[in-house]
Amino acid sequence: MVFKPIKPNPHNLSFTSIFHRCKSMKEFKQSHTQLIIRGLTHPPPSLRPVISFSALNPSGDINYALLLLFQSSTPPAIFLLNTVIRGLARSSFTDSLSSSLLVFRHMAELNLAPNNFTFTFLFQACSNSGAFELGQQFHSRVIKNFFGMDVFVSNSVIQLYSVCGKLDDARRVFDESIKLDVVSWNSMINGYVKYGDISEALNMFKEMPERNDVSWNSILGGLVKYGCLDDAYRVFVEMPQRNLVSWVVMISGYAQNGQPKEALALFREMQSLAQEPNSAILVSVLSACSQLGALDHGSWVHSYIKKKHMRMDSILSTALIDMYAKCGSIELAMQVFSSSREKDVSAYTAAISGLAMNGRSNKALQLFEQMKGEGISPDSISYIAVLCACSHVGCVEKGFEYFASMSDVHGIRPELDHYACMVDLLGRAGLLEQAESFITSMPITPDNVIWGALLGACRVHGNAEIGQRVGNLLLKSDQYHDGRYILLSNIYAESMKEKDSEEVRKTMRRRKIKRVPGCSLIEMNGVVHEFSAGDRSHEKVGEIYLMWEEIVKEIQNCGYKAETRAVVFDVEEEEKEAIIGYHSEKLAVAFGIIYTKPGSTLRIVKNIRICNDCHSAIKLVSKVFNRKIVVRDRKIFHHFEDGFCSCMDYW
DNA sequence: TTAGGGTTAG
Repeated sequence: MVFKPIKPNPHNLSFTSIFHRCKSMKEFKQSHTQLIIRGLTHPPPSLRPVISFSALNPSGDINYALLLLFQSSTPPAIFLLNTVIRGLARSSFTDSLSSSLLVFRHMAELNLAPNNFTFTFLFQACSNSGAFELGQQFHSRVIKNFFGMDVFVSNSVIQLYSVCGKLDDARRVFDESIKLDVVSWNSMINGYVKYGDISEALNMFKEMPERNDVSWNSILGGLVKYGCLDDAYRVFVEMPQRNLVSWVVMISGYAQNGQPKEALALFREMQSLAQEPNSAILVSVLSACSQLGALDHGSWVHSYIKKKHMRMDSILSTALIDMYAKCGSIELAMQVFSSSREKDVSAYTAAISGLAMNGRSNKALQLFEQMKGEGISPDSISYIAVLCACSHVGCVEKGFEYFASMSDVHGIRPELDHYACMVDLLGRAGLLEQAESFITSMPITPDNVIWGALLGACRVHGNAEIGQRVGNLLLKSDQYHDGRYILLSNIYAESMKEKDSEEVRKTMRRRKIKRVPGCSLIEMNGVVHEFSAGDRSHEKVGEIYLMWEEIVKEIQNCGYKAETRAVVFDVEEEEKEAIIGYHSEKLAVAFGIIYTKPGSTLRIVKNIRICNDCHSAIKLVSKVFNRKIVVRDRKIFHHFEDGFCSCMDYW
């Protein structure tokens, strides 16, 4: 190992200033080593900046700070001990609270009395670990020592009690405080927002003597959290000034509430105001791109990150992996995954589910094993991803092994979503009776999603008997869900029970249930084009329809025959063909074939699942026109190439 | 010194 020598010191710089010049932990450790080599072990003035940097800097190392603190030959000052507790409180290190307690006890061993700073940081450490009772003990010490007079201390107590959901306790401290400031008010408001009392939060917001950016952002965050996006936007517009956090809250609010187009529009507005986005904003923009399947926008964000040399933390790389995977570019997703240095359980999960939804479930299962091999424990979400992968490749036995290992090996209790994956696994494999008895023997009450998974499987395997039982159950318990009616009606239609099929449609009409119209998106040169079935609103409508008719002629020569069983039974055969013949994905394919270079890949995003007819038509289009066509439906990707689909006709 | 923001599944 070669150490960089400390440069000659023409200006007689102290060691302290040498440490100040270091830019990274590596440089720090090198300079520190030099000190030890020169026999100048731990002179207190130079120890201080190393510990502070290691404890507080985002690229520091809190464990190194602890090591230096406890190995110090000269007793550290109270300031330094406080700094380390402060660093521990803000770190995400799992043992940070117990380490804070060690430092606190070390203080007593050194006969140093804790001060108001010490307690502020200790309360912060308790807040971050949700350690309400420990915090209460410190609170009694604070009251005895009159540290509660300090507004920083009382604010950190209010913060602790509100994040733990003890709003009455927090309010008591707030009401009894001699001095309140804007931070005290904000902590109370955040507590109310966090635990769902938005009206009390709004009351306090109105009563506040002064408001800064944080108070506005808290209210904005509260409205977004409870899905009141329109109210939130009104606040966003009215705010006296918006900072970066306001933009993050609003853009992420749209992205998380299924309004990705609004998220992108707001991001464009932000750019037009020459505001530089930070990593949190880009994460939300990437999530919006994922939802829209907007690869062009998403890759632009990726190049922006590279151009600005932004730090690739695990959240940002997870968002990138997810974006590429959900835009059907699984190769690029895996490139980001391989090159990212910080691979945590979320990055793995994004990659695993990305592989599974892109028809590479065996790879997904391998990656899950690799993750465990790296010593990263799977969490509840990664189990959903791996169970889905099992389901796509029909690995029933393996799926049950994983399901058992959740609680046996990792102590994770399976939730409804995991049971739904298991029902899907059995159902897809055609084991419908087993799936039904699995549901009835579940230790928790099955919900509509679980019965829905079984109904979907009955459709795939054409089982009208179980389908009828489950479908009628769902039509009672999930009356407003359009998909249940359509599935059941199609199950009947496909097993030639035309009367029953029509009866379901009638019930649907009687109950005034509107069917969510299918639509397909295709992005071209940064513009998203949207089509619905039989849509005539696109400006190039004439060309598009002509092209599809041409395409049909071509693929008919290769054996294409329109499949019309699963459509409304009260229309004539010809009309059925007309309805199904211009499904939104077909129009998007025709548009793509006209306006893209021969041989280039078409990427289409659909809001509902693809139907049998479109699936077989697009398979042939990929062969006849020599195009890769990627269709993302509600659940998975279909990579069509040379007459085949990555889903192996199983979806 | 104390308060507000981001990802993965279904």
